[in-house]
Amino acid sequence: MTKLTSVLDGAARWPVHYRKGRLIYDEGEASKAVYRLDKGCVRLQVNGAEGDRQIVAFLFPGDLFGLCVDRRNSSAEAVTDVDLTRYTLQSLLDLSTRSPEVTIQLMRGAETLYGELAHHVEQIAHLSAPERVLWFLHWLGAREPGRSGGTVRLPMSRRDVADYLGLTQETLSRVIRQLLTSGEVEARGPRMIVLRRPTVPLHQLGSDTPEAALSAL
Amino acid sequence: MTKLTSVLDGAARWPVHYRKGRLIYDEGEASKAVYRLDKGCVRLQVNGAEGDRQIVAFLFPGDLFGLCVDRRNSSAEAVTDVDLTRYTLQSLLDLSTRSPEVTIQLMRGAETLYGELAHHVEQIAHLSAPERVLWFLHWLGAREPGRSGGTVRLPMSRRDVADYLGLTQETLSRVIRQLLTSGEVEARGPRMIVLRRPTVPLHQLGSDTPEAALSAL
DNA sequence: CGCTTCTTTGAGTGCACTCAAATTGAGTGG
DNA sequence: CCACTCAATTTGAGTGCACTCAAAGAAGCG
Repeated sequence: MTKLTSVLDGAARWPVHYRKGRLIYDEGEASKAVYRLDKGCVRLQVNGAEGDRQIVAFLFPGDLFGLCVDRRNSSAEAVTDVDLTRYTLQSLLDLSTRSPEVTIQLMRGAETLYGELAHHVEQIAHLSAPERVLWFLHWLGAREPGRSGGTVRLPMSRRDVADYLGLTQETLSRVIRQLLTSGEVEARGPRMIVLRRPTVPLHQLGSDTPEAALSAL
Repeated sequence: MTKLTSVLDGAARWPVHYRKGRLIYDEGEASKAVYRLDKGCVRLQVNGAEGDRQIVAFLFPGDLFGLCVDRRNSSAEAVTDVDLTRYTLQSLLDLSTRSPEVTIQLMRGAETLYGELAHHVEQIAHLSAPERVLWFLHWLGAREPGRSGGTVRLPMSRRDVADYLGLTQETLSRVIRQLLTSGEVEARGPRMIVLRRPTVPLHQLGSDTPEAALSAL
């Protein structure tokens, strides 16, 4: 939160607010602004053909998004009520002529999203359903740690999680039940999950089986 | 292609060359340069845990890549012998203080890759194997049109295509055979394929329903 | 020409899917 | 506060697609 001041703050900006579920911008729109997420959770998504929706990113406080100069390549929607800082693209570009730091920050924002998405593709293409769910929970836990160790709060719906992991909601539901009954995770209400082991390094999730991960306790 | 990056040519740059199969940069390395592809084909990939490899992008002449300010979030390898122009990151950043155009071009480069990857995820998650292969062939045909209508040249191996589409090479091989016997595509040697109908505009493949897009072929 | 690498083909199986219905939860008004 | 409604989630049953394992065939390369 305190870190939310940046070199970008020399540009024209306003605080804006969106209610849960609202569209922040739509794919194909002209890009006129860049956003920083201050509070809440945002999803970036592409809406496919038959109403299939693929969520390509979940964003949390501190994240920069909407870094496009032409048209939006994805939609942004508020997962929860959100507070944003809206920077005009024009003023950011102007500001970039004053210091390379601005360009660096903009590139870093784009780079972070790209890196996450690249690994996201890798996970979807190569992991089984249970592995994907565990990977997601650990990623979320590392990203937004709960107060007590291993506790993960999920601000988004099951549908959102399924659309992020490339699973159907039915499969996701079954997998979560399986993880609960096998004791790999515990439930603290429908949107709070406790991981058996406090966050595991992400790279282990891809290589080890859930059993191997557990036996490493 | 010269117009796309002409504004960057005020930065320090050299022509460089890589042989087929060579590593241009590796995931995790410090980012010190940005590249423009002048000739040949490059793949961006992330290497998963158990030796799984996910190709996240195929690049063609005119494309800008390696736009990172910190560490490489993916590896880049030469699919064929390639000619590149290598820009030092530092000089590009310095140049960005002279004109917003530089920042715009850098952002546009990043934006293009992100947009393609976002749709790539969507395809992998929601299309069947035959649909993925047809989508890839049409994308490639639109990107690198052969001399005669509908002819697509594949500079990359079957293994590369499989790793791009999230399929095994066996499945890819079977699907291609199926498309050949059903007459949907024709072979002109192992690395040249003729599509039944001349290439469809890319936006139709992404935004329309698969039925609409595929039946339009 | 012999070697390695790439690609194709074969056989069989399991996982995640579709279709369908029950159940829970959230929001609204009496 | 409690029905009521509509959406979200869970559960059930059954099936097909893409996978793994295994081996033959084709193509590149010294």
